[in-house]
Amino acid sequence: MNKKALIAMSGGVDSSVAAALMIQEGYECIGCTMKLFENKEEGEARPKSCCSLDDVNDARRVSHALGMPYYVFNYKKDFEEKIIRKFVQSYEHGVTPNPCIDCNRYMKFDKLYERAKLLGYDTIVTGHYARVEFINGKYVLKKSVDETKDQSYVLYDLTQEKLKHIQFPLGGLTKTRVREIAEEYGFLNANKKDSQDICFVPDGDYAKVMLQYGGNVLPKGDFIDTDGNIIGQHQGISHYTIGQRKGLGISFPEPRYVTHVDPKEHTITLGKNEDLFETTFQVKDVNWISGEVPSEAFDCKVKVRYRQKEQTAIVIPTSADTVLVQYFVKERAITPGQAAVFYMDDVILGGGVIEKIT
RNA sequence: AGGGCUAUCGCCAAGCGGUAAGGCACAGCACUUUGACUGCUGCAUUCGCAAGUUCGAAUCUUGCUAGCCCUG
Repeated sequence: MNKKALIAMSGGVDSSVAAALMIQEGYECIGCTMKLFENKEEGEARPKSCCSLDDVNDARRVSHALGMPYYVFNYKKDFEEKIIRKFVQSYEHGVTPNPCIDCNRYMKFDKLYERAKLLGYDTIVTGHYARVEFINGKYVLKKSVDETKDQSYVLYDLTQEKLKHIQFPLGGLTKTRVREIAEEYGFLNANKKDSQDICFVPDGDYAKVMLQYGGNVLPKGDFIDTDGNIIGQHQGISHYTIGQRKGLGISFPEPRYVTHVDPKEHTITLGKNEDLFETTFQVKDVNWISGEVPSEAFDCKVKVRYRQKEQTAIVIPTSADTVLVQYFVKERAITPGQAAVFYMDDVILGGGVIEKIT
């Protein structure tokens, strides 16, 4: 019987090549794009993001070039409820969200997978740079071969059940090779710029997005120093994240960074770079990819920010879905709301949401 | 009212007669889940104002002006 796969396409090179590779593998494929939010700038080039009208057109043309059907599924409502609302609320509560992780969890590997199943497609494919392997009766999620493009960090929430139906054809390739393949196929997006930025936040103006989606106007407040002295005024806590330096509009003999966000008092604490380093923090909503909660503490590498390098730490399970992490060497800017992901060499053990620093 | 001190980019601050360091902030680019970090680039023909000495002054002199401190 024919193997069938649904390809989640963004309109970029990666998912296009992923589709091509699946077809090469002999899968019967359909391409699809999830419409996740209203494109305010239809027709306009959004070179830095995906999901614009142009991107949909790119995805459609690549699909047709590969001879596979292509559909656009509308998930605006779900996306707004599950992703954007949480994004807005996080910032309102002084927490820095990572919507891409939620989008993977709730949209691509949940809603979209359900749709695929209904259509009779049991495998879902994306252009993520990560690897799935089946070892000793278990699915294992690994980093991509191209370390510089590895996206396993945003996939820590996958489960055995989900991994069973997922394929990441690009996990073993370098970005350079992917572009070469795109060239070989003559894809029109072979040289398209990588997407980046949060897709629903054009120009990085997320204050505007927050208002658009029903967020409250947050009051301005005080910048305070580490001793509690008022040293200036800020624009509202949603404009800041731990470790931030730029955009503070305040000058000191040395650079100042956001070291604390207080959503109750609406204060932002500014300190020196060295004030950003911590060793211990709590993690909630932890997912263990193996499906088994470790019975005792263990050493591994922990990554607390998308582009930060993972560092050795001891991970202490405190319940079925919480954990205490202690770094051996202090880590910079551990930020509530961001993901803490646990690695053993190139295997992703799991991860969770950073809750608070203790 | 007398005495002293200081005036250099939005902020801090080098400079001490030889033709304006640096940091912060800001802007742009690169990188990027993050108006994050980080990196790169840019950012005072001009030193409170006026005049003088000098081949040459932000640097010396004089006079204004402003601020600070002390004494009454």
